[in-house]
Amino acid sequence: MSAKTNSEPDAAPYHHGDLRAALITAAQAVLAERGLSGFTLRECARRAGVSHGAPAHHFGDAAGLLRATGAAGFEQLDAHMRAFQQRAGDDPIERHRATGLAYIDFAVAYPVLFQLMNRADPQPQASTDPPAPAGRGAFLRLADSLRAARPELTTLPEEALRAQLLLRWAVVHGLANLITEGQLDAHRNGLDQRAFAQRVGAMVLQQMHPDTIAAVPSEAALPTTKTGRGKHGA
Amino acid sequence: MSAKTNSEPDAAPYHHGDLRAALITAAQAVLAERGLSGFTLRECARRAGVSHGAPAHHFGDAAGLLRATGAAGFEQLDAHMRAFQQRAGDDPIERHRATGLAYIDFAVAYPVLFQLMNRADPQPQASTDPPAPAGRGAFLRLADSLRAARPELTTLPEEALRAQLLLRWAVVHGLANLITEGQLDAHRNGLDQRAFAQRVGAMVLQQMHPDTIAAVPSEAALPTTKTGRGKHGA
DNA sequence: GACTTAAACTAGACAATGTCAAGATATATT
DNA sequence: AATATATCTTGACATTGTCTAGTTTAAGTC
Repeated sequence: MSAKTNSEPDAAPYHHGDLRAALITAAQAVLAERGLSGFTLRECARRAGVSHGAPAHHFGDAAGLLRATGAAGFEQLDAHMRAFQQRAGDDPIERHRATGLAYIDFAVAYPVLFQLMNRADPQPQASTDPPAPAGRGAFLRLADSLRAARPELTTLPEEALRAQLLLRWAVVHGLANLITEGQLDAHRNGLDQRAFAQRVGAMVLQQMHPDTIAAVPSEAALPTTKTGRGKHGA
Repeated sequence: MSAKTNSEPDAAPYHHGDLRAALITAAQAVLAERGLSGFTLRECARRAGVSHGAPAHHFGDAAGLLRATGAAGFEQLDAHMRAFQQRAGDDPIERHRATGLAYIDFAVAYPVLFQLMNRADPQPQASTDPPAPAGRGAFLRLADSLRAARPELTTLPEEALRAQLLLRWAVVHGLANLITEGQLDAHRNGLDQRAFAQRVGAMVLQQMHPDTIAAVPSEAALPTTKTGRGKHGA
């Protein structure tokens, strides 16, 4: 507490400078280390080197800090997707694939943060503000890449197109959740979880390709039985 | 509620009788009313009419009660899926559809519980117990119904079949999460959320039909089509 | 039936947490 | 320079989870 001058290296200035950002960083660290249930406002304050009452001025309450942390997470997710897209090159199909895989990879890399981002405690925001869908940015990026990869889809009726886009989102979102929830660990054979996720993701997304799907019931692969396949599957 | 053979009407018996079940019921109520962040062990004890220390004997700690509550939720989910299947009749395709829609409907009906069920705090279980995938039952039910609906799939190579099954699971899981997270509310037009979820679910699952998918890229090039052979899914 | 043992539950204590109110300190404005 | 304002500290309080010790009931055991 002997802060005489600002030139001292470990003299904590009364004003942090950018406490808001520091608290969000601390929050992400705490979440990663101790999980959502281990999150504590005071611990974040401690890591940022401020008193336990300081965060209130920036975020109101604990939920506020979590909200802001989640929002920051969505920006990181967007950057993650952009990076994957860039690395994928120019082929629009490859780019679309990479976009989905980026979504999954992010979830696996920051599971608790991802969990937090997708956690709309239905209670707090029941007021009159326009509901801002948090994942909208990720969805749009996914949607754009799909439109580029499969331009024929844009000729679909409005509703069908929306359904196709939503389907893609649901697949990667569902996979991301299933993996981070540890529900696929049974088939994971000593693989690094991140590599495992990419493997599973690629495999499942592969099944989405119309060629693959269409090939499934095709007669070519089947013996010569008539097997009236009149019934459309699913 | 107080079915005690004691002569005193409101004399709470020292031994609750079935405190374990009562606490789980209370926990589900608290979760539904106040959300996951509003969950409190003491509140559950209060609702069950016991002292705050009582739950410890049955569940160890708060996480234990939450675990047990989640496990109970999985049983309810299974019952939900069975009920939907039964109501769907004998057509295996309809049954498979109903199975997926049941998954989604359950999530919307009990959003916080569903959230809790799919929340593997990676911290607590890092020990030597065999990882029991909690959603395995639901997955199996989904998988069985798919195999019945599309027997051709069983001729696929092992890995492709697994990928197809996982794809289906990911879709309904992803949709269930997206809806309960409120990320689709933008397109929901004053609809009851449960009805909205069924609508969206049906629409998206429709897109999974191979005929639909296959038809997409070839639609323009179709020669004299032999009537639309209506593919309207109810 | 009396005695013993274990299970179920209560009661009190403790540290830790979130939030609030009041004060202290630095920055910005004029 | 003087004032206002944002930022941060400190102390307090109720609430929570968990621990320990004690109390009451049920289940065996002779």
